[in-house]
Amino acid sequence: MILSDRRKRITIKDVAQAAGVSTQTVSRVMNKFSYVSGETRQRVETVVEQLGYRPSTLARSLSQQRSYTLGVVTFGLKYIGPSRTLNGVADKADELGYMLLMKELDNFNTNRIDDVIDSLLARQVDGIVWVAPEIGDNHAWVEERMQEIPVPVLFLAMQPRNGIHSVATDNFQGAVMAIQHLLDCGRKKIGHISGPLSWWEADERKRGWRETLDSAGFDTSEKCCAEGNWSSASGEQAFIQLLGSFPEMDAVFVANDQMALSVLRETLRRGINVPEQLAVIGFDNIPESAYFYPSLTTISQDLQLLGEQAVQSIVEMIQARQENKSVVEQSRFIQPNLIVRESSK
Amino acid sequence: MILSDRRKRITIKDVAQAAGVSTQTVSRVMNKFSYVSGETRQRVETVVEQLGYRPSTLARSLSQQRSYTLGVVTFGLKYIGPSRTLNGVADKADELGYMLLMKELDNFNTNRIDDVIDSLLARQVDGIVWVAPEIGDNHAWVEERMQEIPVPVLFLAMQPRNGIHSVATDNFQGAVMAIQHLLDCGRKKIGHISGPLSWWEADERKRGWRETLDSAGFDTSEKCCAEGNWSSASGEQAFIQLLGSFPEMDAVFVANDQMALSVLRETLRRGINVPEQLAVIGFDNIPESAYFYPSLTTISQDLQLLGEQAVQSIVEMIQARQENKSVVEQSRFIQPNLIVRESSK
DNA sequence: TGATATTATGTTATCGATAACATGTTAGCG
DNA sequence: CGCTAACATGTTATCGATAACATAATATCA
Repeated sequence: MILSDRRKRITIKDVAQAAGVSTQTVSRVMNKFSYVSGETRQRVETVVEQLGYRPSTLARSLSQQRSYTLGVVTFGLKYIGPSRTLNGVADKADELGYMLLMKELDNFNTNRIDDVIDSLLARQVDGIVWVAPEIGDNHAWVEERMQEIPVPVLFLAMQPRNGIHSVATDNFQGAVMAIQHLLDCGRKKIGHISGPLSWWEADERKRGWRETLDSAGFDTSEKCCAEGNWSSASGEQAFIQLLGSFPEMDAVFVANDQMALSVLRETLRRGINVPEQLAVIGFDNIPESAYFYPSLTTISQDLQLLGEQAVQSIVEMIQARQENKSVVEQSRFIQPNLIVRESSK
Repeated sequence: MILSDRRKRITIKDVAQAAGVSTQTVSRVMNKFSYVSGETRQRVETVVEQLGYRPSTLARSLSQQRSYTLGVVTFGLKYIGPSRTLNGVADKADELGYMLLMKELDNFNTNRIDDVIDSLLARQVDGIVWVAPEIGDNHAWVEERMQEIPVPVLFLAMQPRNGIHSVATDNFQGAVMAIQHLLDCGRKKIGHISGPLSWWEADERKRGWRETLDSAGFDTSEKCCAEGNWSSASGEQAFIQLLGSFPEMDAVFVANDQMALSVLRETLRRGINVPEQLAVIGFDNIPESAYFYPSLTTISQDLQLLGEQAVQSIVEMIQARQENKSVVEQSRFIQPNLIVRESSK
């Protein structure tokens, strides 16, 4: 039952009065706490039901100095990646009895970051999950500021750092798997269309491409790669550039599926046969990639799981701190998977 | 400056003591409120800066009975639509000085809805934005429960109802525009692949298709349409079915771009020439649709704007209620746009 | 020059809960 | 039968702020 009277909030006092007990007893009943006689409990519960009493979490948070709320800082929610992660975060938080207080960053600027953190702390969040990519030095503040933040913080998709908790997909390993697969298919001239290299994730994927090919003894010089910005539009441009600089290319590893979509379209337009003449492999495994023409081989990363693990971890950190235990900071990686489809057979 | 000591929170009392004034005066300084001498203000501000004092929004919310927080109920965050809307909500909320308290519904079940609303109210949200599609009768609770909810509620993508505020894309009109465009191109046998018809939005799109064709005197019988579930996989199946039941079809209106993607792939596989033999038009204008092969004509709906308007509206409602004015409930529609590309030239 | 505004600041009550402590009752045991 | 432990409940202080009211010192005006 929701509040029965929309004007006045029903408080613990109203219940106490109606049931003829003290507020403390009502509190005990609500929290299933020790030492309430069956009769009293019954009576209070009846009144609670009748009045439609719902305790104010807000007041409880103030009094307990604990809000059962997590701060979530996001960036780029309009893209599918961050929102799938957020979905994982939301589900797990729900499961563990936490709510989410959300703040979306519009762009990166360090002052603003302080404001965001402050506004979360002012609302007594028990912990903060940072669902925003590491771009350039936008995480530089972490090292200096972390000490001052009085609640646990967990970063997603951030380069591991000492003394900081983080969870990320193993982008490097994903790229290695992609290239290894292409090598296994007998490809020898493997190009790369990267994401914006100021992004840590893009850099890692490129590093996986480079190191794997290097150790296999194949070319990874400048002409073999081009840089996009994750968008399909940029993918088209990068591919055209690459066709010019590296025409003998027999496979291309594209840093995300959106850019790979444009690559496939351009092959269709030019009559390049995929996979015979050119194998194409993407990254992310967006649901649509199975329905590209031809269907796209790709590296699947489980962003939902990433979000879930983040919440799991931070809740553990919160509990540990509550019990005054210390938790060893750690960075965890989630392994991606290779999904083989038509574009690389 | 963030909290300088991670152990103890700095409160208004600490500041008052350090500055040698009462807490009330500190409060006045923090809220730029009347009647504080320049000297005192200066002194307090210095102390605030030194100690890194940040007022507890939580305590303020309790005392003012107002939290500057909006409850947001989402469903299907892992899909791009809801998350783009959420992005608009987040941006506008930020601009207007509100934070978001989020709750994701995992599935629809009425008990759970009460819980969700209660948990938001327990945290003193000033208003609630419902970012969840209307499916079947999952909004049936609205009519009976609305009266009991003590804060303004605004629904997105909900069928207009009396006495309820809502904002939605005009799906019907979007479909009309799509069909009108195909008619203008000289098409006469226009099929439809709908979304799941239990969804209000899917139903509206289908209605636009049916009514426009009916009044133009063309066929809209059962064999001319098939139902999908928004996924690319279902789009493929629906298209194959439609090719069987309506082989003379010269155009197809697909209820979203993901399903249209599969339709395009199937035309490539079967050597059906798009748009010469078959024109294809989608709905949503996801960023990738411009990079399909051929690029997809579609109806663009601005979900970001939808979210922004929702927040704008609800904040107005909150303010009106604060001033004890009443606001007339209204349902607003946002008009979509036709984007013509290769698939329908 | 006394009355009234205006400015400046402090005191007390309050928001809605829980924590810590206090007190009274009943039951079990030697 | 008296003493202690377990049970049951109430009282007071507290979380961190603001609202409402009170008071004191100036400034303004008739």
